[in-house]
Amino acid sequence: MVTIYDIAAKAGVSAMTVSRVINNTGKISDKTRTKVRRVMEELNYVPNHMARSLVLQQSNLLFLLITDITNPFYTTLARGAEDAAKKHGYRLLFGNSDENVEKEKDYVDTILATRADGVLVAPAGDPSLPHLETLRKHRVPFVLLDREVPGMDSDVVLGDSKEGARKLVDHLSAQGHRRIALINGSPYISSARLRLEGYKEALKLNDLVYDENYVLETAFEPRSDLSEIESWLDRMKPLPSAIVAGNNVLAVEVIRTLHGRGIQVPQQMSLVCFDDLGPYSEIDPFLTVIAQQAYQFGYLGMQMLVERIQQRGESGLPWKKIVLPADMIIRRSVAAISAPK
Amino acid sequence: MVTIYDIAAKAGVSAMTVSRVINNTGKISDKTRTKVRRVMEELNYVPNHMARSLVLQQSNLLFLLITDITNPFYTTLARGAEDAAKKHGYRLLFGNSDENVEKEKDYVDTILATRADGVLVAPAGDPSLPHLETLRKHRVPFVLLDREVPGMDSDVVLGDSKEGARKLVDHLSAQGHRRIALINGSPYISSARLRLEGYKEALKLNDLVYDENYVLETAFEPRSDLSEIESWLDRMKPLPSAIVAGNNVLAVEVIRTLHGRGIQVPQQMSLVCFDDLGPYSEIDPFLTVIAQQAYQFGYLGMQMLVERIQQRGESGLPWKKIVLPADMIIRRSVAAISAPK
DNA sequence: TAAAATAATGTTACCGATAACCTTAAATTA
DNA sequence: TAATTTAAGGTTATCGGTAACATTATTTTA
Repeated sequence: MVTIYDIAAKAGVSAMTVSRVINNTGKISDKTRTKVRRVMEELNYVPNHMARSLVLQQSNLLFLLITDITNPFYTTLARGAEDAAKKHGYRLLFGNSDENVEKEKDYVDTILATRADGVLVAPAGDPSLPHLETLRKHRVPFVLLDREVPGMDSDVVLGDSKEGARKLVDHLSAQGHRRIALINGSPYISSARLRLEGYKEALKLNDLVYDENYVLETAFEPRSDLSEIESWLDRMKPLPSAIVAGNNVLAVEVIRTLHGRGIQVPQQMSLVCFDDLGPYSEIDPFLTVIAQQAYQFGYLGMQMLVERIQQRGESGLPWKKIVLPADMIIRRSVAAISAPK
Repeated sequence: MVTIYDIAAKAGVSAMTVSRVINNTGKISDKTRTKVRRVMEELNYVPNHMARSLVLQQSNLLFLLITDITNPFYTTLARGAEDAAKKHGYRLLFGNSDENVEKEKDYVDTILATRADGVLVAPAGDPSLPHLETLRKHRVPFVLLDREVPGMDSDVVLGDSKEGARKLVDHLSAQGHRRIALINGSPYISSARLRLEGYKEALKLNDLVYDENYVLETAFEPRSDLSEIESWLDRMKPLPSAIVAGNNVLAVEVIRTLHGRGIQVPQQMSLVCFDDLGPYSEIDPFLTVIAQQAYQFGYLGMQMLVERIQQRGESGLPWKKIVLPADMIIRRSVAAISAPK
């Protein structure tokens, strides 16, 4: 590998002069600058970030930790984070925790060892607390995305989950639905908790009764085994006329399960959910959803992170919380019920 | 930040002894080992990868460069690459070039500066050649995914694009279609070229005539402006009865455009494409596709990369080419045509 | 019992860059 | 013209690790 010493020797100057040319610091004569530049080109010099980071004590590297790389919500979020990072001159690396607290821990270790300047984290859930405490202890700035973790104050970008759930239930109720079920993520995930709360509140406001058999709390990520959903469907007697899914993945799996039983959406079962399906909802604008502004989660989160990093030391800055609105897109997955049963 | 020197001082040993404990090298008495370990825990020591990489001249970091992070083909591929990297003890970072040769160049620079041990690249296209030459010149091992680049020999994982195109056309022909159009990626992308070739060959074998007005060569990635597709549709007189799309993104955009004109798939227009739509094709198993084994692209590519890295020096190893089969999944986006016109 | 081997640890130099300080010659200023 | 500045560049130490080569005790072997 070519180093600044090779350049220095060939150009007949000191390594420091080469460093000055590279970073445009100090005073350098045009003649020297040109000569050094020429030699750099000639030898295909590429600076060594690691050596640089070691002295500077900062890596110019940021990390984005998401929980499901195959979910369009997170990939769109990633695009937003990427764009914002690039705008501020940072490099961005991605990690994928798979909703798995263990994998998340591995990534946190990697992040610390890499001496990343900051992290954007969509935490796996409340059990992520120790990882966040580790980051805090090592003074790595971070911003939480999509989910809060009780016991840890920080900057955070959230969606308005409670309001979103209310809107979905209100919409179903307005279409005449009286038996509305909820399939949701784990209660150890803040957004799932809020969605459950919103669901309950909206039921009450619409004079519908809450029945815990109508609620399934499971995992937000894709599963190979649908039996949990199957037995939930078996448990509900009578079957609901509509289902609210806590995210897009759950909605898809509900559809798979229903299709397996020959139940059509929306003819025999209405379905709504959180998060859109990415560009593919364009093929067939079918699912009625709360379309969270995924790109903004990433973009705004990254902006907050960069601010934090650049104000390091001035610790006074209070934590910021951004709550993005829950906008409903009405499509065709809800049938109107004429005669209330 | 806590360093091995802090540990060494507190444990009353030398830094080298701490290093030995961390890496499990050399001979260390149990007593010393235990003491050092305890101090490390106490001080929350985290090793500094950068310092380590600097001496060792290897970073244990691999890179995956994809062209469209919102495309399920690539995110699934990423999962495969991630799993294989983890299996071999490497850390993996992702980059997203957006089918953009400029961005790709930026990433290549970052990769070199980061001193990554190797790279998995889905190149933007033939114009990526100089970037690959740069990697080669700096002796960074790489494996190409999904696309070859003329003029650059290397390990590569491809799909059988020609065969896939043939299968799609054969299927359409068998359903009675005589006017089959093709919307494809740029001719500067090897897979697009092969898909065009397969399309032409299959036309000939099925006694169909090739009409260049029926072929649109555009970009594989999502676009905001559909006018190019619009004017292509205008240009085709009469309209084809079926369209082959070079990838999933193009298929989606064709559907959007057709819907804008009130043309239904498959009633008024049949449509098939390369690459599945991820989990969301489960909602509505609609599109007939060549479902490439995305996960395998990433997994096998990563295996080849790791082999290359570990055999560094033994340059004799010939380049390997893996061609994954093109399996067709027949669904409902093709209508049978009874009376040939 | 002296010589050789081994276990356990320490010293020094270096990876590639940069900050902080130092030197020299030319240009300003008084 | 002598005293200061300034421009242009060099020297040295350091970031946090590790390889390679000492250095000691302590065993083992002849």
